Amino acid sequence: MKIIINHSSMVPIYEQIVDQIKTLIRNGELKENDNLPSVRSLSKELKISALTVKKAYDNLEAEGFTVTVHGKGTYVSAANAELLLEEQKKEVEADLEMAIQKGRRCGISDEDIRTLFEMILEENE
Amino acid sequence: MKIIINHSSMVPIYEQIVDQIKTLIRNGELKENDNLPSVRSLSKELKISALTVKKAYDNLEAEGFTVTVHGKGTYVSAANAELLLEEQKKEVEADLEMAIQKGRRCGISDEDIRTLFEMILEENE
Amino acid sequence: MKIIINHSSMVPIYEQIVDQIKTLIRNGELKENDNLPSVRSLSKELKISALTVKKAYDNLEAEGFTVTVHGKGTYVSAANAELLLEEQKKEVEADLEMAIQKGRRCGISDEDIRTLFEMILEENE
Amino acid sequence: MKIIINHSSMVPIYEQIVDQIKTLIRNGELKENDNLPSVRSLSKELKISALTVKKAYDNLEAEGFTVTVHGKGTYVSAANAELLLEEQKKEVEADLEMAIQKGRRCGISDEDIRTLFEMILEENE
DNA sequence: GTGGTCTAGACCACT
DNA sequence: GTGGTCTAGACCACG
Repeated sequence: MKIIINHSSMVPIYEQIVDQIKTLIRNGELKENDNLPSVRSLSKELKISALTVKKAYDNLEAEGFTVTVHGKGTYVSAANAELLLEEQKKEVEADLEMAIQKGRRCGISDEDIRTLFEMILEENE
Repeated sequence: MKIIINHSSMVPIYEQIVDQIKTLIRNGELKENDNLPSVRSLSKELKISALTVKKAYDNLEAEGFTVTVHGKGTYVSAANAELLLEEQKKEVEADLEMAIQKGRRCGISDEDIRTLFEMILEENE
Repeated sequence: MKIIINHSSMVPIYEQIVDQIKTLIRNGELKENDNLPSVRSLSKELKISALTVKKAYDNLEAEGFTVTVHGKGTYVSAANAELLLEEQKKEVEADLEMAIQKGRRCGISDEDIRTLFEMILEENE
Repeated sequence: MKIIINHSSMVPIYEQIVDQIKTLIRNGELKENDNLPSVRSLSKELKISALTVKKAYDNLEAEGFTVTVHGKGTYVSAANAELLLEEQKKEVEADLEMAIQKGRRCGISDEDIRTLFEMILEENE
């Protein structure tokens, strides 16, 4: 599991985990019925609290991407890559829309917003 | 004062107030030496706690946009529109950057992110 | 009445009035049975709220320096200059002591505090 | 944390906390990366509202002396003793200046003020 | 457990 | 009337 945690990011750790596991599922690196590392082992590997990993797993299960079997572990359930991509796109879309609306509310022109966007995209390429 | 509060937003109420007052100042709807509504009156109007309004006003004062006189009220100080625009641009920039990073974390290609962005920009034009 | 109000001072306006009237009494510029300007006229002269002047007069009366006769005005009562000076000295003493203790609490040496003091005394001479 | 609250002081409780924590940092009793007591525990210890402690911590963070990590706690950031000393000196300077101005406003001669000052300094030596 | 926000109401100081 | 401070307790998000 190549999961990378950015502690200084504003994004909560558990969300970083959720996002990356979703992506692993979507990419086929995690397939149906594969089992995820145990809460404890992943928490040790990432040097974070076990509760944080558990929260990530809980979220994945709530969204239907994994199934947890008591005493056995957590398994990938539906690996509907298409669906996942669409869902993630929608989230990003929502975030972008919020940023754009904020800019407009502040009276920044669409052209300026686009320029900002392109700047950021190229900068961190 | 046409301030709109979104109670279900993740953005704290006091920050929503700060953002909107900054915009009012930048747009010239609030000019230098204008006085803001009193903490109590605005809290009644928005049906929120007076402390929440006060926190917003404290933030505005800390950033230098207003001056508060004990027993008299809160007044707009420097209406440095240029500076404010730059500051707000930085905020939008940060929001866009977070959205882009999220997209990348989910494995969405830069090209797809750009397409999403353009879609949203044109859609709500 | 040569009373000077400093609106930007941290000292409340009513206290500035109280201090200066006490000094006028102590200096003999206001003698026993002299009457002070009416609340309204002084408030107009100083361009401040009548309530603020009233608060100052109330304080003076509470401390026994003036007597207010309903419908007639406010009169200087005891003009015990000696007593007044002592009292005022005590106030200043208390303020100085607080400043010194604060400095010591912060670990500033007495020598440094003395230097600060002399600096200020000479600067604004 | 030996913080002493004076409830009858004119200085707000949160400011008393800020001052004393600054001094602890400057004295090296609180070092970089040390963590401050939690908002709740300190509020219990001092028998004051948690909000009041939080306001103090917010101020410390705004001035750059601490860093707060959501869900983890509040940590001492830069222990720039030099800077802090200068800042505290300025505060004492302001307090002394206010006392001196008060004395002058009352018509006390500079010589008398100096005498008072020296008296206090020697008295409590 | 931690901090972050918000409430409803109190008391005080200043104008 | 204004702002300034404080309380006691609530709910949420994060670890």
